[in-house]
Amino acid sequence: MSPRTPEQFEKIREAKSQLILNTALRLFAERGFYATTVRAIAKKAGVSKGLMYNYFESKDEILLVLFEQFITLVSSLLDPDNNDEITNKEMESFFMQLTSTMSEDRDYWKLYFQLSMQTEVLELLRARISSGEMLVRYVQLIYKYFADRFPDPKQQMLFFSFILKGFSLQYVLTPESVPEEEIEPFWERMKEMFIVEKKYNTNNLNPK
Amino acid sequence: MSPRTPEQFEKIREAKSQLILNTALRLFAERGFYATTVRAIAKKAGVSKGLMYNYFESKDEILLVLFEQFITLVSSLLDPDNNDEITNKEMESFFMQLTSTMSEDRDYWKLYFQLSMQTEVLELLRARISSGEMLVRYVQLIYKYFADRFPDPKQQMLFFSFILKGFSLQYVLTPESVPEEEIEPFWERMKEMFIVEKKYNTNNLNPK
Amino acid sequence: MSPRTPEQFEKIREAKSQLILNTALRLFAERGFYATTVRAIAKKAGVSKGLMYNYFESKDEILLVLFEQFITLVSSLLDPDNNDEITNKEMESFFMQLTSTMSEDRDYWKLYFQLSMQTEVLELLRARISSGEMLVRYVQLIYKYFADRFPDPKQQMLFFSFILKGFSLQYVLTPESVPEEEIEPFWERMKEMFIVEKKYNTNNLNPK
Amino acid sequence: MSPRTPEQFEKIREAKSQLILNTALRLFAERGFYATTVRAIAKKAGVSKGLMYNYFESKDEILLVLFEQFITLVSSLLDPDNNDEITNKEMESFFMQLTSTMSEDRDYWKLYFQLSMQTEVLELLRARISSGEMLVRYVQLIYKYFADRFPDPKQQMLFFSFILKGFSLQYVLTPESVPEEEIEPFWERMKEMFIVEKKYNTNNLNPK
DNA sequence: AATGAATGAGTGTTCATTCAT
DNA sequence: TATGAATGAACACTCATTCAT
Repeated sequence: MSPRTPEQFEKIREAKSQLILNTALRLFAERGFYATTVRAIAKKAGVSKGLMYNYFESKDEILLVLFEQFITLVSSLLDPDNNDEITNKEMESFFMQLTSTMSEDRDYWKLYFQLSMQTEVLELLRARISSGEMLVRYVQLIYKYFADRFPDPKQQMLFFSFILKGFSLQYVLTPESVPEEEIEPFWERMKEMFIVEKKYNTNNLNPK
Repeated sequence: MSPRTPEQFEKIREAKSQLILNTALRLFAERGFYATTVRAIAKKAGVSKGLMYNYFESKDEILLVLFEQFITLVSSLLDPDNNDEITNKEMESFFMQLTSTMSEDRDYWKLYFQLSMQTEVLELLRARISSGEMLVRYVQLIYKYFADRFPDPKQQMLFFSFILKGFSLQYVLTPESVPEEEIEPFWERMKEMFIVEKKYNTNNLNPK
Repeated sequence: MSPRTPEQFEKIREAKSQLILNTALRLFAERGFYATTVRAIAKKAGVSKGLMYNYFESKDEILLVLFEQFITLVSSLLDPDNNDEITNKEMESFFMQLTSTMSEDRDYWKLYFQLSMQTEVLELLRARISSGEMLVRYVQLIYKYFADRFPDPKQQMLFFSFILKGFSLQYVLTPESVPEEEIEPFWERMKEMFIVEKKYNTNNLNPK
Repeated sequence: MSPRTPEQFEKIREAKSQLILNTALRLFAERGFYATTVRAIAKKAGVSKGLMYNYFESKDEILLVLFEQFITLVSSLLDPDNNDEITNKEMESFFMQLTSTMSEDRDYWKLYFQLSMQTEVLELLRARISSGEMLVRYVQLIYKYFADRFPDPKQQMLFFSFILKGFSLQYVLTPESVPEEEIEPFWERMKEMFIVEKKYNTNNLNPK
C-alpha cells in the first residue's frame, strides 16, 4: 500500500480531533465537567484513553478548545457587517439567530452556562482566553445602539441583558418550559421594546 | 468533674453544626460543590475531618441541608398572607425582598444557580427534597395573578420569569455589573409592566 | 445523702463492667469482632463511649477479658475431682456438660470458634493468656484415659477430638442443623465408642 | 511502535489477575479478610493500589471470586460420575481427594472456615453466590447413600458430618496436630464405619 | 497513530481513642 | 463517675495522566 500523504494524515487527525471534541461536549453538557471522566469520553468516542492525549494535552485543554469554539460561534452571531454600529436590521437578525443557535448548539450553551456558575473552572479558562478584548468591543457597540435610541441607555441595556439572559437560560436548560407557540410573540415583544428609530446619534462609545 | 449537661451538648452541637454549614456554603459558592473537598471545609472551619462526620453523614448531606435551608428562605419570600391569591401589594413587596435577600444571602443563591446547571447534583437532591409540591402551588398562584390581569397571561408570565431570572443571575453572580443606581429604576419599570389593576377575575388555577 | 462506701462503689464497678462485657460478647458473637464498633457496644449497653475506657483499656482488652472468662468456663468443665486421671464417670459427665454449656453459653463458644480461625486476633490474645500450661495438663490426662483403654490410643484420641470438634462447631454455629432428637443417640454412640473398661493401666503420661 | 494485540493484553490481564488473587488468598487466609488491607495485597503482589481496581471492582469482589474458585474446587471433589447416586467407590475416592485438596489448597480451606464463622462476611457472599442449589442436590445424594445402607440414616449422616468437619478443621488449621502416620488409619476406620454394602435401596431423596 | 496496563496523589469516610467538662 | 465532642491515622476507592509496546 502506498503510504498516506501528509494531507491525508492531517485529515485523519482533524476528524479524530473533532470526534473527541464532540463526544466530550455531549458528555460535559449532560453530566458536567467534573462528573465526566476521560475514560468515559474515550469509551463513547471509541478511541483509547492514550490516544486522547495524543490530541489534547489534558482534560482541561479539551474544555478550553470547546470554549474557544463556542466563543467563535457566538462571535459570528454578533458580528455586524459594519463595525461601527449595529443597525435595527442587524439587531433583528441577531434575535432570530439566537433562537436557532440555542436549538442547534444547545450543548455548547449548556456547557457555557454551567461554566459561568463555576468560578474555579472559569479561572482556568480566563488565563488562556484571548477573546476578552473582542467582547469589550461588542459591549461598546451595543451600548451605542441604546444610546442612539433611548434617553436612558444604561437602564435599557440592563433590562435588555436581563431578558436575553433569562430567556437563554430557560430555553437552553429547560426548553420544555418554553412553549413553542410563545417564542414568536416573545420576539415580537422584544422588537417592539428595543428596535426603534435611531434618534440621538451619539458618538460616545463609553457607557460611563 | 461532672459531665456537661445535655443542654450544653445541644448548644455545642448547634453551634458547630452551623459553623460547618456556613463554611461549606461559602466554599461551595466560591469553588463549586465538586471542587470543594471535605478537607478544605474542615480546615477553613477549624475542625477535624472526622468531626464533620459526627454532624453530617456525608458531604452530600451537607449540600442537602444547605439546599433545604435555601428552600425555607425562598418559601418565606413567596408566602403570601392570603393563600388564595397574590395581591398587587404582595407582588411589590416580593420585588423588594428579592433584591435584599440576594444581597444578604448571596452564597445561597450562587449555590442554587450552580446546582440548577448541574443535572447530576440535582438528581442527588431531588430524591430527598420534599418541597416539590409547594413549588407547584406557587406556580399556580403566580399564574392566577397574571390571568387576573392580562389577556395573554402565559406570554406575560414567561416574560416576567425571563426578566427575574436574568436579573437574579446577573445580580448574584456579577453584582458589579449591575450599577447600584439602576436597581431602583429597574424595579419601577417592573412595577409598571406587571403590577396593574385586576381585571379578569378568573378562578382557573391551571396554566393549561 | 451519705457518700457511698468503697464496697458500694466496687459493686457498681463490677456490675457496669459485666454489663459492658455481656453486651460486647453478644455483639462480637453476632457480628464478629472487627465489625463491632465501640460505639455500638456503648449504645447497646446504655453507657457512654468514654466510660468504657474507664473500665477497659481498649477494645482489645474487652476481647481478652471475655476470652479469659471463656477459658475459666471451659476449665471448670474439664476439671476432674482427682487430678491424676479421668474416670469413665467423669468422661460421661463431661459429655453431658458439654451439650449444656454450648446451649447456655453459645455466644462464648461462637466467639471462640470465630477467633480460632483468625490467626491475627489469636496472636493478640496468645501473648497475654496464661492458661496455656493448664491445657497441656489436660491433654496429658486425656491421653492417659485413652492409653488405659485402647491399644491405639493416639488414633482413638484423634478420632475422639475430630468428633467433638465437629459436633461442637455444628451445634454452636448452626444448631438448627442438629435435630433435637438425634442428640441423645449421638452421645449414646459416643459412650459406646469411648467409654469402656480400663484395661492397660499405664502411667505414661506422654503421648509420644 | 505498534500497539499490543488484544491477545497480548488478554494474557497480561489473566496473569496479573491471578497474581492478585493468589496474593489476596494468602493474606486473607493468614490474617483474615478484615485485617488484610488493599494496600497490603498490592504491596505483596508488587502492583499499585490503583491497578487492583482495574481488575476487581472492590476488595469484596476479590473475596467473591476466590470463594467462587473454592466452590468450583469443592464441586469437582463431590461430583460423582453417575448423578443418581453415590457408590462405595466414589465415597472412597472422595475420602482420598479430601486429604490431598486440603494439603494443596490449604489457603482456600482456611479462608472458607474463616468465612463460615463470620456471618457478616457471609451475607456479602450469599447474595451473589449462585451455587446454592447445587449444594442442596449433594446433600440429597449423600442422604440417599446413608438411607441405602443404614437403618438410622439421619444419625449416621450426622455422625459422618461431625467427623469430617472436625477432621477438616483440625487438618487445615493445625496440621501439625494431626500426625502423618495416623491419617491412613483414620481413613481406614472411616471406611469401615461408613462404606458398607448397599441394603435398603430406597428412592426417597428427602431426609425428612 | 494507537493501545490499555500501570501509577499515585488525592478523595470521602470510618473508628478506636482522648479529653475538657 | 460519666459524657460525647473532638481527633487523626488509616481505610477503600477514583481518576487524570504516563508509558512500554
